[in-house]
Amino acid sequence: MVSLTIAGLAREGGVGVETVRYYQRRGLLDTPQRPQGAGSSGGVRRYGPEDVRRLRFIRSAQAAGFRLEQIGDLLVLNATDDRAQARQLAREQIAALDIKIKELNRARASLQHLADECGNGFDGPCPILTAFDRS
Amino acid sequence: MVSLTIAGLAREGGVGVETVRYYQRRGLLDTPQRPQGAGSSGGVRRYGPEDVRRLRFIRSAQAAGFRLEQIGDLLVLNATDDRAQARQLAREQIAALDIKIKELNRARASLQHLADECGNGFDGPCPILTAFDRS
DNA sequence: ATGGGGTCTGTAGTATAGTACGGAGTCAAG
DNA sequence: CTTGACTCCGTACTATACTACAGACCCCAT
Repeated sequence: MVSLTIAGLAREGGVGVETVRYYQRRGLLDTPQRPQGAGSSGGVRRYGPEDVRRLRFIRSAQAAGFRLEQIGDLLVLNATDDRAQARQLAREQIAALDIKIKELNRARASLQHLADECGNGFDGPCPILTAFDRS
Repeated sequence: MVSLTIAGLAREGGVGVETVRYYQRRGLLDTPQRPQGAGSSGGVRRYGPEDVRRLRFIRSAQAAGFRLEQIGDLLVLNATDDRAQARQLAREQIAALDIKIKELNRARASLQHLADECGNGFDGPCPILTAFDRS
């Protein structure tokens, strides 16, 4: 698998072909030259391991809560070796994650409480509305 | 504040007027009758504490990761007192939250590692790409 | 009674991240 | 040398949750 077609790249990255094209349009993945010498418009583009790494990076960073625009920034920083900026972005994202994690934990506790309340005692109303009332 | 106009309701819920209208269109908040007896098309609608509670519930449930459609379901369940279903929804959402929280924690660890690596040693490349490679 | 601000209604636009599709071209196996 | 799968390209559509706006109407203070 020295060189992949777009479907192979997509498979390696665990995404669909259209998603790869979308990332190319967004400038997150590059779009190699079509090999010349075939028909009027050239042959099929080929992708290598570097493209696979890059695609996987995008997916991982996405899982870390980065938006595609931020991921574009990260890729630029990586290319330019601007580690101060990269650290800054990482720190900001960590702070954002901490907030989100805290929120989700609070929400989880609320829901757990709701489920418990709702499960105990078969009289009285199931307090769905009130479960969230103190907030 | 026995009765609020839509702007008051929005303020109490911490959202914009247009958001309230949007929730009404989605069927999450009701749209009271316009008082008759005024001009050709009636006066302005009035909202009470029940509407405020409901709006706040929507926001809280949203913070808990429910999508608006699910929130609609919750409101119906609440109205019909179907607590078995409500518990089921709550449990599903808790499971979803657990997964998401775990993901975010993993992402946070990755980022922390990246920031550390990037901060130590001023030689070698800042391993942004490789930081996410093992996944 | 009038002027400014809020309300009502319907429709349209935004942001994010895809997903789908038509029609032409290309590749590889049989 | 045909056939079927895949690629390319542009454009359009989807989902989610808003957000904005136009034009009419209404309400209240001055």
